[in-house]
Amino acid sequence: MNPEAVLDAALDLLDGGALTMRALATRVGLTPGALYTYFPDRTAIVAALVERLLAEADLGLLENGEGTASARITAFSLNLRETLMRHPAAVPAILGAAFNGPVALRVGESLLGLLPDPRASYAVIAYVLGSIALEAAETSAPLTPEPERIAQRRAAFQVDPETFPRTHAAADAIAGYISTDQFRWGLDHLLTALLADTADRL
Amino acid sequence: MNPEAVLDAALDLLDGGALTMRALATRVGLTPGALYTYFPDRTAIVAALVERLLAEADLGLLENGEGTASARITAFSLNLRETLMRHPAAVPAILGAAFNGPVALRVGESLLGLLPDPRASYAVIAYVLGSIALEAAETSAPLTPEPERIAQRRAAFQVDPETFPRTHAAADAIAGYISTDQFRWGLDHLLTALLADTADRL
DNA sequence: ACCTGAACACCGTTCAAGT
DNA sequence: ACCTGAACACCGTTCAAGT
Repeated sequence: MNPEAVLDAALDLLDGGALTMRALATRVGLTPGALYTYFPDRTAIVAALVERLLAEADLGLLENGEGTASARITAFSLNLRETLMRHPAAVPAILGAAFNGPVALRVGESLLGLLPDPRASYAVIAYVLGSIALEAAETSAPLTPEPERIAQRRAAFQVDPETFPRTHAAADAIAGYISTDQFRWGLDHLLTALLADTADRL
Repeated sequence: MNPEAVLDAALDLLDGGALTMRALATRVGLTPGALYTYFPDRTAIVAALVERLLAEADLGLLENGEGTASARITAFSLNLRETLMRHPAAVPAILGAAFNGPVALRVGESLLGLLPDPRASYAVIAYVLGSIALEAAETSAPLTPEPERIAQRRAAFQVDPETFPRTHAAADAIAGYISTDQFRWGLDHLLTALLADTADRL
């Protein structure tokens, strides 16, 4: 047995929504107590899992990608979203880690080089992680393809037209909220503002 | 005994980081089983708590506030942040609720009236909740005043200048990341982009 | 309707003892 | 070092029985 194999099983269980030390031990063919040979406690396992997932994102898109700063940040953000949304159950843990592990440091370092103001880096991170968190919260079921999810949400979305007229009228757009297009549209606007020379000293 | 009193105690325990049915029962002078007279299960208690906290935010700032759309959204966002950060431990639950309870619907309805595109509403929500989530994740301890928190973070923040030169150089700014100024700066930029006529059909 | 007491089926973690 | 078996101190939830 080795730590990596434990993490493999732990990710599986987390995706299934039932990561317990006992289930994990059974999965890897050990007794619960034996897990403490590899990790000091359950939180350490979750932390290692978070770091492993973040490491799956393609940092190259940010660090040595082609194109403008905006294009590279967008490409990486989309890649990060895709990577993390393969494991929605892990997203709360990623937010909870406050984004200050080794991978997060590299992301921050790159963003500092691509944006004119340190505050812009943080704004991008807040938007990207906020979007992913909202999306993960909505994704209880594994994850059906995006068009299906939008259609289901549209069908389920019913509000009183009297009290929420605008919400009712915009129901189609709202059903599409959690989508790649929505994610990208907001990020485009944010980056436009952050990269505009005139806005630097707002 | 009544549901509201149960929620009062539940919020106290959640803030303390130990909301269990047993502790809650003890706190209100009941047996654990008796709690199920008031709420069907633990998740219902957390859900009710989330809704109560959201209801504490001043919706008037958004719905019948003064000034421009930008000013009203900013005022409400700052108020929401302040409200939620009084209970950092509840923030993950708020994100987990996918922001679709009754209060969230009212917020969404107002935003739709203040912004030119439904997608802009969602972008604002993603940024605001993302910022609050990152802030809450960092706030383990109750909450010391903001200047102290920044100073502590600055003192604790040490990275290798060789591998993370920009991060090292921007350490002061980074220590100030989680602050009202930072929150507002990013929101200002985002709103500027979302409200710019030329950006509407990007 | 509201509550108790007791149980059921779980948890994470520790630790002496073995190899 | 690695693992077992057993325990400790918890969980959320259910339910017969009482008022």
